[in-house]
Formats: sequence, C-alpha cells, structure tokens
Amino acid sequence: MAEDLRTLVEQVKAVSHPLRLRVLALLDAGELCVCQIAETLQVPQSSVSEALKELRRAGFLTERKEGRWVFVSVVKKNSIPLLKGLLAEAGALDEVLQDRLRAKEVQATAIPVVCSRVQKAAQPAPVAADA
Amino acid sequence: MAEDLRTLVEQVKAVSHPLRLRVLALLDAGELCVCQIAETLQVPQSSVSEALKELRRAGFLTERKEGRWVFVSVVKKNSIPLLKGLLAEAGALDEVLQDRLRAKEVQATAIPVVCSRVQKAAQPAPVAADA
DNA sequence: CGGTAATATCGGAAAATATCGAAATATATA
DNA sequence: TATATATTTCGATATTTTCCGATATTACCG
Repeated sequence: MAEDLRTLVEQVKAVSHPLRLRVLALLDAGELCVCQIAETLQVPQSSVSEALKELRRAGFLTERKEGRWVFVSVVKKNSIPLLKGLLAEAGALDEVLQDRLRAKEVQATAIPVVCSRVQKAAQPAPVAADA
Repeated sequence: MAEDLRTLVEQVKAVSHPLRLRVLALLDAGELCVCQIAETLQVPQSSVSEALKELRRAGFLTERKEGRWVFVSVVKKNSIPLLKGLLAEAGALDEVLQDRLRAKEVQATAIPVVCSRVQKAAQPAPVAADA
C-alpha cells in the first residue's frame, strides 16, 4: 500500500508502459533471469534492465542472485491491491499468455545458451566474411 | 476488462498522473461538476477538463449533463479490476480524504457561485483599483 | 592477475506529455 | 438576437520519457 499520492502515482507510472507491463505480467507466471526475459520478449537486454529498474523502484519485484544471473519475480501481490487488479487484467490477455508460452520454451534451453544468444543479438551486424 | 495490452497500457497511463488520479479518486466519492472539481482541487478549470478527457478515453467515467453543467462520476468499478485495486489504494490516502472533505464544503455552496469563483480565479490579476 | 560472461548504466537525439492562458463551443437566459 | 456562463479545445513552450548502442560494472573462471 502506497502511503501518499505521489508514491501511488509513481507506482502507476511504473506500469504505464508496454514493455514494463509486459515484463511484470510475464514474471507473474514465475521468476526468470534478465536474459531469459530479453530472449522471450525479443528486446535488447538494456531495455529489459531499464524496465526492471523501474519496476523495482515501484516495489513490485524481488530478486535472487545466482552467480552472475539475476532472477526476478513479482512480490506477493495481495499486499498491493493495485498489483492484484492490474495482474488480474493482464493475465487474461492473449499477448501475455503467448509471452508466457514463449518463456516456457526459452526455459527449456540452458541459461548460458540463452544468454549468449541475447549477447549475439546485440552485435552490430555480422559483416559478411573477410576472406 | 481491457482486451489487449495496448488498451490496458492506455488505461494505466490515464491514471499515471497526479491530477488525473486525484480527480478520479475524488469522483469515486460521488459525482461532481467540472467547476466543483476545479474549485475543490484549486487548479485551472482547463486542466480539470483535460484530465477528464483522458479519464473518459480510458472508459473510467460516466457523464450527466444538466443545463450547461457536466456532472461526472466513476463507472461501476467492479467491471474493471484495475480500477477496483487502484481506488482501494487511493481511497486510503490522506490527500484524497482531504480532497473529499473539501468537496463536501464546496458542495455546500450553490454551483453558480462556485463556477463564477472558478472563472474569477482564472483572471490575469485584479490590478489594484483605478480610483 | 587476465578473460569472459551477465547485468547495469550512460548518452543524447527523438518522441511524447504537461501546462495553462486564450480562443472557440455550446447552452442558457434576457 | 445579444449576452453571459460552463466547458472544451487550441497553441506554444517546457519538461519528461523512450529507446538502444556503447560502455561500465560485477562476478565467476583458469
């Protein structure tokens, strides 16, 4: 529960953005690490990182570090009525359900493989051979 | 219930703003006309009008016209989980409760008086007498 | 240590939004 | 019709946000 209007507005702002809401709704189905999110949603890793920063600031996430991986998940949402209502709606959306299916697939692959795939995707462009 | 992510984000955006959220929370306590809102919150009437426009677009308001006055109120909120959660939080905030008290006071005055007061407040500045 | 892998932060140009006075639109009433 | 009144829309500026490649940071490994 927010304690003032300013805080509540900040929380709302945190989810008033397609990627951030998508990430939140995705995580509501279970924890993922940053590169898994980037791969699932097919967006640059830095964008995911920034999205997570905002969601964290709003108090919507908890984290668990495992080596260099950061696993993120949604806080117990009953403590935040706003989250409960929001995720109830989001969880019913096709796009969100599809993201979750995609996440399942991503999870079937070993994390280091997923991560390196995300790194590769960030490369400028593989300038067709120099031979 | 929003039917896609884009729509849901638009709804969230509509309330990711101090004035808009304040107005929504205020109206949750009962209908008011535009000038009553402006007077209660002590903000320019055009700002209230713009705030209402966004809230309307999001589907959060219903209107009732009475002469030149427009009375606005919040839609039945159980149909929108997001609203339910949000207003549950907002309704507990001091600032919102105080706004509602102020609205009660404003409602004790006849509407035309309130409206003209709001109009006056918009004047540039009453350049101290010409006698 | 040096190297590599995962994540975070920065830079900064483009796009979006906020703000509020002024002008335009209704809607009354005389 | 003319005038006043309540609300909406416009205009123009200021501020904030978005986006993502490049770079920094952190953590592990040999």
